Amino acid sequence: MGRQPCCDRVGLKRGPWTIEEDHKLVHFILSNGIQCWRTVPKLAGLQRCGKSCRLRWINYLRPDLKRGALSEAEEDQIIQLHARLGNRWSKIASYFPGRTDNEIKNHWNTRIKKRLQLMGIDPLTHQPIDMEKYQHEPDQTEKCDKRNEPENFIENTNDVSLPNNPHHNMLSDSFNVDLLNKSGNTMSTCYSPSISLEAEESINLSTTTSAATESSSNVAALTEEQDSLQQWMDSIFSCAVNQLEEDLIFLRKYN
DNA sequence: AACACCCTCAACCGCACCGCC
DNA sequence: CGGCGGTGCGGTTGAGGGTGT
Repeated sequence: MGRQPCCDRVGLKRGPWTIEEDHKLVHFILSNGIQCWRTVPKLAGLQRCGKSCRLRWINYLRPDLKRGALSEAEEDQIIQLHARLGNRWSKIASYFPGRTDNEIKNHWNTRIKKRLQLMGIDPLTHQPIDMEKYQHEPDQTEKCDKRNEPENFIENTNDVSLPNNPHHNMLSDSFNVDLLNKSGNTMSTCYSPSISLEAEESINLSTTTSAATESSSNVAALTEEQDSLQQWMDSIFSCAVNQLEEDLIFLRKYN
């Protein structure tokens, strides 16, 4: 007995989006903002369900999306974050402005996973593969439970650096500010996770570790992470003005 | 040229979470 | 407090392009 479907599927279009549909959706969102995804397709004149519209916007149409392949440095950072966070793709994606959780998830499944396996590292545990066992259980990298709990990965916290990308979330945050100002409505929080949450998590992870061991090295690590966090936040503010200008140019172009 | 196979990634599905009533 | 609706998230699928034979 599952939930009701998100929408009445009768008469709704599925599959790849056309340019015309894209245009309708972009134009509607830039003009009106997003109050409720369910109402978006009706108001925008689309034969799609709200969920589909949301996904299309988030994964493809958002103006702050970064196109192109992920760099090796980004891959390395994904690996580090995955070691700490597990399959929490949206969380990982929040460290990469302009990248979507779907993009990172796909990249992980199609490339990084294979790369790690070639290196003899289990993509799930990030530990060296026990080759004999691995041969008997070739699917073990697939046994990734839904809603992986971060506790399984915290032991690797010391291997992971803090988010060092100065653009962290800034692009989407500033974009949302524009839309909020324009529409006066609340945008979905999906692509604008709060900075304080990220900071809090980073500190909490360290705090958990230091509470467990009460070692002076962890206290030092905590201080170091907090310093890094401060630098990272400073750099966000320094970039914000430039991004706001870019967003403004984009909005003028579509209006 | 034709076919098979592989790879990528956009899109979908279903569940979990959260806020509201 | 429980039901419900809206949304977010992670897993999975399948179309389409690329490559090998």
